[in-house]
Amino acid sequence: MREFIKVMKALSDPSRVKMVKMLQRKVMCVCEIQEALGIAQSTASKHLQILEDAGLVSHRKEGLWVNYTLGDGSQNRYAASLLGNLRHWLDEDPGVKDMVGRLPQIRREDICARNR
Amino acid sequence: MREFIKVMKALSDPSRVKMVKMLQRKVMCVCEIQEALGIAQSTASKHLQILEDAGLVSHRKEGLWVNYTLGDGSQNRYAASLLGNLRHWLDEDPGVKDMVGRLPQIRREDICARNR
DNA sequence: CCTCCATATCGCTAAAAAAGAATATAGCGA
DNA sequence: TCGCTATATTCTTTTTTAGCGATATGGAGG
Repeated sequence: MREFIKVMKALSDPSRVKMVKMLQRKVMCVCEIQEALGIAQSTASKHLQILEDAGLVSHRKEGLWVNYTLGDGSQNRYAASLLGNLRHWLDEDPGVKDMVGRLPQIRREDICARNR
Repeated sequence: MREFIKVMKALSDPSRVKMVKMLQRKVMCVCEIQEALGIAQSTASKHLQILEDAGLVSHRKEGLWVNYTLGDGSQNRYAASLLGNLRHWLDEDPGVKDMVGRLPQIRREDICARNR
């Protein structure tokens, strides 16, 4: 039950759902994700932990950056199923569509080491 | 997005998930559901509203009783999908198994108009 | 109509979750 | 090793959620 609840809770927040949707398009670092959603860095980091704890995403350190990718579903059967559903779900959602449209312009080189 | 979030939130609480699991077995009134979970009547009622608002269950007045059944998924595509998954999911969960085992002994005639 | 009963709603309290600012950490380059 | 940078963690505040008792509602039976 706990594993199921973890996945449901993780997907109960619009920002986290959008994170999943953007990671379907490309691997992203924290600052890119933060920029795409317009939220504080600490907030983005915390959301990502919740998603990772549910098995929905995973991370890999690459130098200074931490790249997040979609989870492979091997740790949590419910996460695996929902990740499958979310491949098509919400593609027509205005908020998601809008964000996906802005993704190409969000590049880490343009974001980090600036406005801080 | 809102419809999706509604379903995820509704299924983010163990009591509500158990409600779905018990309604897979039989149609139940509020007092039976309350008894099966060991929660207050007002709490049960509120949880049922949240589930209904997400399209996961529906109710039908039958005299004094209000009978709750599983939703048919016609109002919310995400609810429909999750209801399908939950037909097999969590059947082996100890808490769910235990509760399902007690279901046959929970009958409205034995519960209501007593201990109040 | 009056009463009773099952359920819904209201009011309140406590616990959990979300947000951002500030600080800590870890890895890179010089 | 020193400083810089991307990210994690901590702290605090605000919002949301879960729970229960008490009251309101609506239908049934007398």
